[in-house]
Amino acid sequence: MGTNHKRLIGELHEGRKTAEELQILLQNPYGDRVLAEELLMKIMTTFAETLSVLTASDGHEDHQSAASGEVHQVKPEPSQVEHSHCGDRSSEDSGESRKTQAFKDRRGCYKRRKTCQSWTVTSTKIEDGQAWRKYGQKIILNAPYPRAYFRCTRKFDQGCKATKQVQQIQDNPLTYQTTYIGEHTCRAMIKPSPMIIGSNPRDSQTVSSESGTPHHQNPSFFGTSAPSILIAKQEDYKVGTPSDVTDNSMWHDWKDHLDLSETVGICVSSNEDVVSNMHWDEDMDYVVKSINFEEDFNFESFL
DNA sequence: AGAATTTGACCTCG
DNA sequence: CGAGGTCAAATTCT
Repeated sequence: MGTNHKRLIGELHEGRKTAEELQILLQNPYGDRVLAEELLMKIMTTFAETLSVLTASDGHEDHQSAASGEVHQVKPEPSQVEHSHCGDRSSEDSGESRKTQAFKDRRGCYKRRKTCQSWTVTSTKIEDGQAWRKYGQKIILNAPYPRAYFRCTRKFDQGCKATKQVQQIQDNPLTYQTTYIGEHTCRAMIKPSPMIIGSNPRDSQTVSSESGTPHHQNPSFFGTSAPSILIAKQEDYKVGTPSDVTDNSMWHDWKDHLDLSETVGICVSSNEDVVSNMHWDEDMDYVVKSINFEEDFNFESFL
C-alpha cells in the first residue's frame, strides 16, 4: 500500500500539473488545440492510472453508488493467455467442412478477449458520450432481453480495443447494465457530434445529433448542441473541447464515484482548484456540483 | 455512396 | 455440446 500510495500521489500531482498547463493554454484564444488535446489525454491517463491503482489494491469492491448508476469493477484474470490469432489457426480447417464453408472461409479470424479490465455500470441510459459501433446482438440464457455488443468506432483506424456490452435488465424504468471491457487506447478526435446515442429511440437522455433535432438539449451557454468541457476562470466560461472528457470510459468511473450519474460535462475552475461537474435533468436545468480538488477530495474514500 | 445496424454463421471456452 | 462472443454479408439509414 505504501508504494501504491506514493504512486497515487505522484499521478495526481502529475495530473494537476498537466491540468494547469491545459488551463494556461486554453486561456490563450490562439492556443494550440492539438496540444490541448494531448494535455487532456494526459490528464485522463493520469486518472486512469490512479483508478487502476485504487481498484487493483482493493481486493473487494463496492466503492460506488450513484443516483442512477453504479459501478462494479472486475479485475482481469491473468490466467488466460491469448491463443488464436488471425492467421495462425490454419490447423483446424484441415478437412473439416462446415455447413457454409462454401462461400466463406475467412471465418474464425477473431480472438476472444483475454485479460483486460472490465467494469459494469447500471444506469437508466445507455448513451455515454463515446463513439460505439454495434457489432452483434445475442439472446442470453435466462435473460429477458438480448445483449448488444459494441466496439469502439476507432477500432480499425486506431486499433482501439475498447468494447462494451449493453443489456437491458429492467423495463420500468428502462434500465441497462453496461459492461465496459478495456480502456480506450484511441486518441479522442474532435467530432462535431460527440454524443453517440444508443439504439433505443425512447432513451430519454438521448442527446440528438445536430441533424436530427436542432433542439436545445443542452444548456445554451455551452455554445454548441453538444456537451463540452468548460474551462472556467472565475465567471468567464470558455467552451473547451467537446466530447473529449466524456469520451473516455474512465470518466464514467470518475463521475460515478462522485455521485454524478447524470454528468455530461466537466468544468475546471482555476482560482479555487475546484473541479465542478455540471449536469442537468430532463427539464434542461443544469446543476453544478463541486469538490475541492486540493484537500477535500479524499481518494481514500474510494476504498 | 458510405456509414451504421441487423442477423445468422462461426468460433472459443467451460 | 451449449452458451456467449465475434465476424461479415445483407440490409437499412443518412
